[in-house]
Amino acid sequence: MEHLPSWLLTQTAAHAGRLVTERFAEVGARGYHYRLLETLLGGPASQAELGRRTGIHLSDMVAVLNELTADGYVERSPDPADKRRNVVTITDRGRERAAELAARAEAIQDELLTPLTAAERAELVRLLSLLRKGAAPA
Amino acid sequence: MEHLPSWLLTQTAAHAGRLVTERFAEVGARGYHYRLLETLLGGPASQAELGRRTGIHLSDMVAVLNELTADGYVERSPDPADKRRNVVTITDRGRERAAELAARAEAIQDELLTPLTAAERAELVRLLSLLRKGAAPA
DNA sequence: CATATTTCAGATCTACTGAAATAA
DNA sequence: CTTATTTCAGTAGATCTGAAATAT
Repeated sequence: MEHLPSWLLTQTAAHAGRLVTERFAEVGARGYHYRLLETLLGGPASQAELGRRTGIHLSDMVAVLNELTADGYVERSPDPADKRRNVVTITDRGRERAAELAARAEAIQDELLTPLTAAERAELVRLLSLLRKGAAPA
Repeated sequence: MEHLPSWLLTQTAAHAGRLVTERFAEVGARGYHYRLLETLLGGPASQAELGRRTGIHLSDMVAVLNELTADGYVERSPDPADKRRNVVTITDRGRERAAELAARAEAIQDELLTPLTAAERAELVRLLSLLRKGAAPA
């Protein structure tokens, strides 16, 4: 059992998820906020585009963006070029928030990866990335 | 973002979880069933002991054992030596079920680890095991 | 008395499903 | 007519919290 990859994955991910939820909750945020703000640093995007880039479901996107707009971290405005779309843009406050959350994310990684050397951390990232590609939809 | 270990972990674990849920649901089971039956092959145990070995919460243990007893895969009887305890024992049907689920679990690993070589799979298991030890409660 | 075990009722977070309204 | 986008309401699964009853 302890050597089953799927079990090890879900167990370590559960631990990682606990860390993320906990550390982000300390500043009133959650993982989705960081994912979205970080992605928006690359420029404005529609909600559908954000969903594709972050892996966040479109049905969840609405609620998360409601939270981020309520706190003034992003702005949502209709796209003149395509009236179905909203253009989501990060604000200055949002950039500060992104930096704050990025620092927390870094600290979380350190806490999570304590048992591994730098080389092992890099190898873990490489292997997980390979797995993710295999899981990607055609 | 794509290189954040915690993100990669939760993403790949979500994929692994989908596979497990899907493949086990095809025969009316779920991951908890496999974990418990496999553990019970090592001999009878109390629910608290099972919780420690499997990582399944004691509050969830009750419901899972209800399901497994209803299907005749395990038996639950009071421990004469300690009347707080139940002794949980796997049945013959349960052993068959364990074998069936183990075969499925193997197939799931193959599907999940397709992108990795045998050496990479072993290394992944090693690294995740190290992480898990770091996550262990003091 | 403090601790361990079983049980229940409820809550959380992530992720997903289904459907509607609108516009391309 | 078909597709894309946004939105909402609801579901599912794994995990955890809190509390009670019972026995050590």
